[in-house]
Amino acid sequence: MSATLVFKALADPTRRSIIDLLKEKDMTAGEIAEQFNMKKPSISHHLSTLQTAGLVLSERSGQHIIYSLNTTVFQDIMMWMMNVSGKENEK
Amino acid sequence: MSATLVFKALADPTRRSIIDLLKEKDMTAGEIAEQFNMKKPSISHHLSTLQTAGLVLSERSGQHIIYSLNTTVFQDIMMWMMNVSGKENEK
DNA sequence: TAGATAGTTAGATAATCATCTAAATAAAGG
DNA sequence: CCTTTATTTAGATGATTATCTAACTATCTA
Repeated sequence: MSATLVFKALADPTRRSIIDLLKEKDMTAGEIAEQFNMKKPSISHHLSTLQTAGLVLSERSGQHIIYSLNTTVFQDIMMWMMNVSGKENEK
Repeated sequence: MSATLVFKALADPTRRSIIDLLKEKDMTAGEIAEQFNMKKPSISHHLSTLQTAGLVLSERSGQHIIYSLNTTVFQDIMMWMMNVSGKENEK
C-alpha cells in the first residue's frame, strides 16, 4: 500500500464521489459514468487511478466490468491517521 | 474543512513526514527545514499547504514561527473513512 | 539604527494531472 | 463474420504542482 497513491487518489472530488457510489453497491463502469457530467474515458481514467491505489477492485462480467470497493486500504490509512492524531494525546 | 485540500496536502511524502515530526513535538519552521534535503522556501511552501488544509497551526514567537499539529481535521477525515469502510459491512 | 537571523513571497521551470476526442480492444448476438 | 455495445488506451492540451534562486519582511541585539 502506497500512502501517496492512496491520498492522491482521494484528493479528487470525482473519485471520492465514485467511492461514495460504490459504498452503496457494486457498479459497472458505464453505470458509474452515467452519474457524472464527464466523458467515459475520463471516468475510466479515474477508475484506473482508484484501482492502482488499491481503493477499488474490478472484475469482468461479459461485456461489463464491475467495480467494487476494497475497504482494506481504508483501514490501513485510518491506522496512520489514528497514530498521528492519537500521539497528540500523549504530549 | 475541505476534503480535497486535506487529501491533496496528505498526498505528498514530504508533507506527511512533516506531520510525523510534529506528532512528536511542536517545531519552528527552521527546525523542520533542517530535517529535509530541501531548501527552506520549499519547506515553507509545504507548511503553507498544510496550514491551508487546516492540518497544522502556526504561532509567531519572536523571530521564530512555531508549527503544531491540528488533529481536529484528522478526526473529520477519519469520520468519512469510517463511513465508507463501515457501510461495506451492511451489504 | 545597522547587521544578523528566521521565515515568507515572487517568479521561473520542469513535471504531473484532468479532461477531451479519436482510435483500439473485448464480448455478445444475429 | 459483422455490428453493436462496453470499456480502455493513446495522444493532445490547459491547469496545477514541486522545486529552485533571488528578493523581501520581521524580529532581535549590539
